[in-house]
Amino acid sequence: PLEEPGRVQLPFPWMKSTKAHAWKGQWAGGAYAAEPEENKRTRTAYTRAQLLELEKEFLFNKYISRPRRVELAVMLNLTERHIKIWFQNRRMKWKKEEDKKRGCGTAVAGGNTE
Amino acid sequence: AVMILRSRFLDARRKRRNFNKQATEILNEYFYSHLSNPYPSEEAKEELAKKCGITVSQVSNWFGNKRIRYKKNIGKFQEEANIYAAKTAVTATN
DNA sequence: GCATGATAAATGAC
DNA sequence: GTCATTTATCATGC
Repeated sequence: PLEEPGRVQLPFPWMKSTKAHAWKGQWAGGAYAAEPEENKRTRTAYTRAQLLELEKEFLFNKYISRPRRVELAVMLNLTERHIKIWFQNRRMKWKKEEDKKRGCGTAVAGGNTE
Repeated sequence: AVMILRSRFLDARRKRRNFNKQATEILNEYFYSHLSNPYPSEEAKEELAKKCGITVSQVSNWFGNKRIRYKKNIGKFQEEANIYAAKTAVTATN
């Protein structure tokens, strides 16, 4: 008769950190051990100058070529990976903005007559 | 000359207003009744958005924030979890 | 003073 | 490549 009536919610898989760093003992019987400060995901803080150049480039090209990416990486003192990811995220943001602009004038959902 | 600092300064971006209590109720109800997998489908998000009077993006934001904050400190949400667990338990018995 | 919603790097599935 | 998501961080509410 030791079962909790209120029931502690089980540690479901999604509650685990996606990076193998945060949890150690997994969930064996409900107890878990948190690994301290192992490694936190680092978030690069782009400088204003870097963002300005990236935005400027994005105005020309939504997609950046490999050679240009190398060039930009050197100029801005960033890695190619940084720039690649920045453009990916920027395209997603751009798309969201476009969708928002579109949805205004034309027919909203409800879908027909088209 | 200092104005260019803070890229996010006068942007109309982070204008946040808290959701009304009813919307929060609905979102929490869904969250805690799907605690094993709190990832609403696109359709579910649209339905929640409609019921809450917010956008689908806002629903996504809410679940994203909720998941990360919940798992970062499960204990803090224990009380809240019990409240909503009891609430949904009523309908489950039928 | 933290709770909370929004934004933006970073990750991973596909 | 897209894209939903995770995560850190930001700005605000109260």
